[in-house]
Amino acid sequence: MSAEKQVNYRVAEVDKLIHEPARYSIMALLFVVEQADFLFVKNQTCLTAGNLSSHLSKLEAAGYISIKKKFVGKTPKTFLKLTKMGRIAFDAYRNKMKALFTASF
Amino acid sequence: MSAEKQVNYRVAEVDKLIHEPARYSIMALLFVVEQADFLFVKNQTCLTAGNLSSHLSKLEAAGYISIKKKFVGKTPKTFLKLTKMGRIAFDAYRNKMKALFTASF
DNA sequence: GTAAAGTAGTTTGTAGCGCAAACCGAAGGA
DNA sequence: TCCTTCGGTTTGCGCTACAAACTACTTTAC
Repeated sequence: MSAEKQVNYRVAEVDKLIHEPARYSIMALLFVVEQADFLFVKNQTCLTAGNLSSHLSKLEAAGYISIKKKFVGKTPKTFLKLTKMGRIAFDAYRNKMKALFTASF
Repeated sequence: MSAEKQVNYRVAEVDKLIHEPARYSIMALLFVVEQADFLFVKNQTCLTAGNLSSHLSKLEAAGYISIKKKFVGKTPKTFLKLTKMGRIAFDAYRNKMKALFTASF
């Protein structure tokens, strides 16, 4: 019993915050573009503004992204970028998933 | 705008039923062993009985697994196996994830 | 000037989920 | 006979994802 235990336990170790597809999309985008504003991310990910807003709050709370609000002319703009921690976490997640899905089993 | 749209939209297309790590573990297990009973799956996945039970119900409702209850001697036993639909769905999920995570971006 | 229509998001409400604790019926001892 | 174990299922709770409704402006139309 103990010898055969936990064959697939590694799947359970994934970072659930990044595992959520919507959030993965956001982080993947920020991973490659380095910086982006709210509307760009909204368009790229096809998320609604409300949905995006709440996901961003969670990512920020986790320390994975930084949110900076500035005025461009007279309109407010929200700039997003991955933190160092966010980059590391995203990289780790990708590596884990890659290992998981390229393995024969 | 329309040319740059939806770079990462494919992530959102994943089968959420399989995307849940607990359920992925269950399906991965059934994918390789062909048939298993409740306790074996419980031990392998380290899920609690209650948790496993509810995930199995969902997988069954989706038509991904079949649940057969038999008596072995005098004690009831629950046998699980992937349906054809389940195998197809699992395979598709794995292929999608593999493509997603082996791609450079 | 002021009403209506954007713009750029945030907050609220709701349905559904994952999880473990509590529960249940049958079987096997003490 | 009671009670403990076995093999699960049901219940209850906290959290989540999502969209609708809302806020706080700015711009356009009249």
